[in-house]
Amino acid sequence: MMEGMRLRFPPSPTGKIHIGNMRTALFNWLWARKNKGTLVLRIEDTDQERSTKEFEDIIIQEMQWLGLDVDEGIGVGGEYGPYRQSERVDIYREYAEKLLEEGKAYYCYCTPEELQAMREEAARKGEMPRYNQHCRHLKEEELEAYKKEGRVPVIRFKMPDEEQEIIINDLIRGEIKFSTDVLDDFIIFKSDGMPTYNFAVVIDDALMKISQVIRGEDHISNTPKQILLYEAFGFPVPEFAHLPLILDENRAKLKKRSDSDAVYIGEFREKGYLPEALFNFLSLVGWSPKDEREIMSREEIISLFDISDVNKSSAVFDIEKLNWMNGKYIRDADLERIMELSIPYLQEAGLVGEEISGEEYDWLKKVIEVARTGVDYLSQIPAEAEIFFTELEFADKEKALAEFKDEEVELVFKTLKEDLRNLAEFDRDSINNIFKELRKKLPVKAKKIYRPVRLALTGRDSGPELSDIIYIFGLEEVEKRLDEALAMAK
RNA sequence: GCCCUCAUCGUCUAGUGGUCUAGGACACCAGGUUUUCAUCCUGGCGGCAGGGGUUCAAAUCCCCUUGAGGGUACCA
Repeated sequence: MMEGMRLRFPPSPTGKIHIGNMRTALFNWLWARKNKGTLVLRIEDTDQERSTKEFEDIIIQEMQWLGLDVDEGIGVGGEYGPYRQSERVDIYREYAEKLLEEGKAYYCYCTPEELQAMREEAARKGEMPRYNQHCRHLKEEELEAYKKEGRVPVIRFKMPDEEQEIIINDLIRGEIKFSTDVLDDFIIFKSDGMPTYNFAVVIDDALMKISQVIRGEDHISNTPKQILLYEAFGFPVPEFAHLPLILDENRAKLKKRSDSDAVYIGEFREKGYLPEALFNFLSLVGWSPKDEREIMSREEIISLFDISDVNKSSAVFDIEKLNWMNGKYIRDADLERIMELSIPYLQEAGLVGEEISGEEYDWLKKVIEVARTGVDYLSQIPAEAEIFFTELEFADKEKALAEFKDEEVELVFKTLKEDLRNLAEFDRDSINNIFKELRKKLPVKAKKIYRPVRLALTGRDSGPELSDIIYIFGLEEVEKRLDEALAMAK
């Protein structure tokens, strides 16, 4: 087995995976791919209250959707399993025992209520809330007394007696120093028999031979505790890289606040964002290539990416820019693919049936080709394409009527129909030419040509280019609508 | 409160002591694409948080202030 770089993404299945998590996964993935290393997916489900299998499945599904394949771990297997923390409890217990035996940890019988009281007192005194080590030096009979009371203990890790400086050498931030004075004897095993995060993460990363830990900035303050644990076991300490956080528009940690703001990956997928667009966008939050490229393929990003180039400061999630980028990807993508992805939205809107004939498919292709230029994401396609599917409906009938009553309109419509009928080739360019000619040969202002025609055909005063609309509707439908408009005016 | 992190246009960012009257992108504004919205093209608006140092020279280094964020759990 080669001694390559080993990275991991260890989400906790306590909620749907969102933008922030996924960006962490992405950066781990990028760095693993860049270095031909191994990416491990581990599930941290030690919070029995909130962890569910459903959320775990969502994580896997969304990672696949974004194209972040995993080399080892959940869904893949590997020689360092199991990869679900709830299945590793025996391992954690074994290591906790070791600490207990070596006098580096101890049982604590304090109840949550007692702890809460301690914290409140500390707050009142203006001190940092630290565990007062009440159970650290318990005598045998005191221990027995607690046991008899039926108290279930937790296990705490002993902080060194002497003040000690802990230095993190962060790949992104450089040196970060902590004093053990601000740490307390933290819990490594909960009374429910599960290890705490700080304990399990160290055991797993060490046993799974993780060489680099790339995670969110919110973990910086956990790191000194973890380093102490590594040292207590004599494990080699991995390198750390703490990513800047992704903030919402109010500069607070990104999270779901209302139905309207999308933060979960699934929401973006359902709205019709393209995975490669989200991938590209996410790679650019907190990182950028040396040159001024923005639209980049996966391969380009991998080759340009370097963890040490990652920004230190947190970034606001800019949905406007994502929208622009996604729209660009939609316009540049293969049309057939955009069609396949768009059809479900059209079906859901009731615009297209379950069965699509070959003829309908060809027609749909034209419609989507036109509609895609106006959208940020695919679920907007039905609204954009609606005019091609439904009966004519006026957004403002009075306004349209006034427009049709104009004396020049009849001439315009008549000439247009005639020219269209005489067309040798009914295609966009030819149709466009007709309008050019129309403007030359008719004593009418351009506005008086385009507006009434648009209104007569679509009932709206904005939409795709007229030549596209006429091309898609076809001669018969165009004539019909023009005639109807004229009839209305009479 | 205490600990930690961060600080360039509204937003994402380039910038690692002189080439910076600070570059790009999104958004916004204007013009163009024989003229609708959009797309596309061109141009414009707009920023080094403040104060002290260090230096011939500072967006870049140091200190302070301020601001923002994270942590301070038998959550991860």
